[in-house]
Amino acid sequence: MQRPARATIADVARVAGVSKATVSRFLNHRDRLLSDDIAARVEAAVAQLAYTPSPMAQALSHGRSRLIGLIVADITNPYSVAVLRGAEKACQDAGYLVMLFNLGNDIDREREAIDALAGYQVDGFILNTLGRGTGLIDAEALRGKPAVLVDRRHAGMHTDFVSLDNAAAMQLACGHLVEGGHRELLYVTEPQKGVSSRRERTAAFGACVQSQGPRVSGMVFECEADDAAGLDAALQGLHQRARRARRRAAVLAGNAVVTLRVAAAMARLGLQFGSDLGFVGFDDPEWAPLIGPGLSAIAQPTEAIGRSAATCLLERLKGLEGPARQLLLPGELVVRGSSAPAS
Amino acid sequence: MQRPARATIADVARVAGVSKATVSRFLNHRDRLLSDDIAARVEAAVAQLAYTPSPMAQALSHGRSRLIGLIVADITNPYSVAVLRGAEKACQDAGYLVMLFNLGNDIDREREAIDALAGYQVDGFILNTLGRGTGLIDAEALRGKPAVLVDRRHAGMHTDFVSLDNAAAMQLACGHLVEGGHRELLYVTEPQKGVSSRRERTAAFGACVQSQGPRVSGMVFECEADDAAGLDAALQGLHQRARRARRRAAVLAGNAVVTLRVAAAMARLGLQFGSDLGFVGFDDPEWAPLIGPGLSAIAQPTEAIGRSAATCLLERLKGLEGPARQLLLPGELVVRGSSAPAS
DNA sequence: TTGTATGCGTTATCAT
DNA sequence: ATGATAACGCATACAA
Repeated sequence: MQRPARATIADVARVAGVSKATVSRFLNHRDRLLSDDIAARVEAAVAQLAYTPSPMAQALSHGRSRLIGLIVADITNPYSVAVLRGAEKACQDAGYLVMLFNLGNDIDREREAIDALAGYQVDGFILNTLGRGTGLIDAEALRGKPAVLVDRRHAGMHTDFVSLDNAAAMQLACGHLVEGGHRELLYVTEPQKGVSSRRERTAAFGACVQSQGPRVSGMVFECEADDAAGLDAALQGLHQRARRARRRAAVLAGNAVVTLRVAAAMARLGLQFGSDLGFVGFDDPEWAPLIGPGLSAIAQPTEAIGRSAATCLLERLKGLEGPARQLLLPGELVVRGSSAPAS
Repeated sequence: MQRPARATIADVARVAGVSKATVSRFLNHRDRLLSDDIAARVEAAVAQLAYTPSPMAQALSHGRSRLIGLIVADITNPYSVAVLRGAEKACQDAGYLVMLFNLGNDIDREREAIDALAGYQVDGFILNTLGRGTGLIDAEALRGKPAVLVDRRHAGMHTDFVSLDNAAAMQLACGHLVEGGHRELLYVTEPQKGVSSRRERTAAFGACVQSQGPRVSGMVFECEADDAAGLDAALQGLHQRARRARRRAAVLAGNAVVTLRVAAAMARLGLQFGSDLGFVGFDDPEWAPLIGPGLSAIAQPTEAIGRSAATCLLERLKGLEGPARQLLLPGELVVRGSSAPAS
């Protein structure tokens, strides 16, 4: 009744009439130390039994699991999924498997996630988490395994880091809006808390407005998830202020979640993107072209970010030493109706 | 320099002054077979060393890994992500960890995925794949491990199956549209190929139209990803036919991907949801309220589907025998502007 | 009730 | 160049 258990190295050895050690050598050091006839016999036996090494046993013995632990703050976030996709592909191509742990936005589970993954002897970590909360991830927790941070830096951790070039991207967005005649800018972001990417973008927004001199004015609104009224008021205020001053106004959204909230608020207020209020949002979700006249966006190279993160990690696994690296990838401005120049 | 490797059972045994077997017993059969003083000593040692068993070693020795393999056809699909979320939560609550394998829509990698996961001794599988292509998943491939299918059945596999109640959901949608005065119905689906859920929905659509008698007419359009022109023609035709016959027409979309394509086509044609063409789509993505007057939708209980799938599997892992079960969960109709009754 | 010995499937260190 | 053999960390028959 029981399916024949998968062949082990011992089975192969028996069939080939050699020792386990020889089989192991054939598998791992195929190049050196091998007589032709024996190699052929082992190869035949492997093929005949459809033998595949047990990664678990290899991990136990050799210490390496060929597993990469990927921790995501919130799998619901399409950004995270896109990054995951890129990372997974790169890992698979390199013969690694990705173990995913989703925090479900419960920041206090970071430590739990690390421990669970470390238990399975993952060779390294890709982290897209907040780096805050009870179980702060420190170098200790990683048990010496290499890690790479994505999108969000962690206080006091100097590991490799991959992310969008937030400053340049913000400049792209602001420059485009100002060129299009927008003079009142409102940047809407999720509460910054300690999240590095949010802080960087907000700071970059300030710098951009500053650099435009007095002709452009900018404000920042931190938008709590449950504060629809506050967002409505902010947008309404922006719109009326601009009308009184006979200036064009525009909204910048810090990510796709905020874009969604802004779009909902615009609908509630009966305002039109493009004509009433200009708009550019970070992230370029698939539905962006379908809202109103189409939402202009800063598209992140998410796939490349994921791939780069994985590559960084794989290099470290190959023994690359040296100081922590920073990879800042450029965003791309996608212009649609919401930021059309003066009508 | 090397971090002190994590404590092993041998370390605990030494500190507690007992044998490894005793420690193991304390951990696994805490209830029976234990003298109080020894139990206390072991407990203290475990705490002192912050000992955690190595899941890998446990898997190798005991045969169980407390790992669940989750294979997804396309992680980009929000439906899959939502299911994943529910399943992951249920698994984690039960002390299992989920290993994710994303096929990236490459159906020929099903077998590869199973093998990779099986290599890590996963205790069971949750499958959200097509069940077609080169490496068809059969009972053999699973190596006797239990599995549960989500959303899509596989030909010739009688395992537990969890999904939306497609027939009932389609009835809900059609009934609502007909009640609202729509008489010309067009169902747009991705090419059915062998995908069971697509076939079921298409069949259910036919049955619904049939049951309405001659007053309602229905058509099906299979929408290839690259055939924007074909979709445009279908929608245009539907609209004009209805106008000539002075009847209201409506579109049903088979899933969120199709909804996106239909929305893009509507924009290209300059048609308005609600006034020009009614609309109800399967799946209720977060952006549905923001397109035009809001898109009506059949919301799937995705989280519950994932949770149920995990629960089914966990029950099998606990030894539940018996024939394959089917869990059909009801969808919920969310009415928005796109299906508003006659204006 | 507790300790001893063995096996799980590999890799690596020794001999040969 | 190849073959024994000892780890790796744990669970479990079996012996005491």
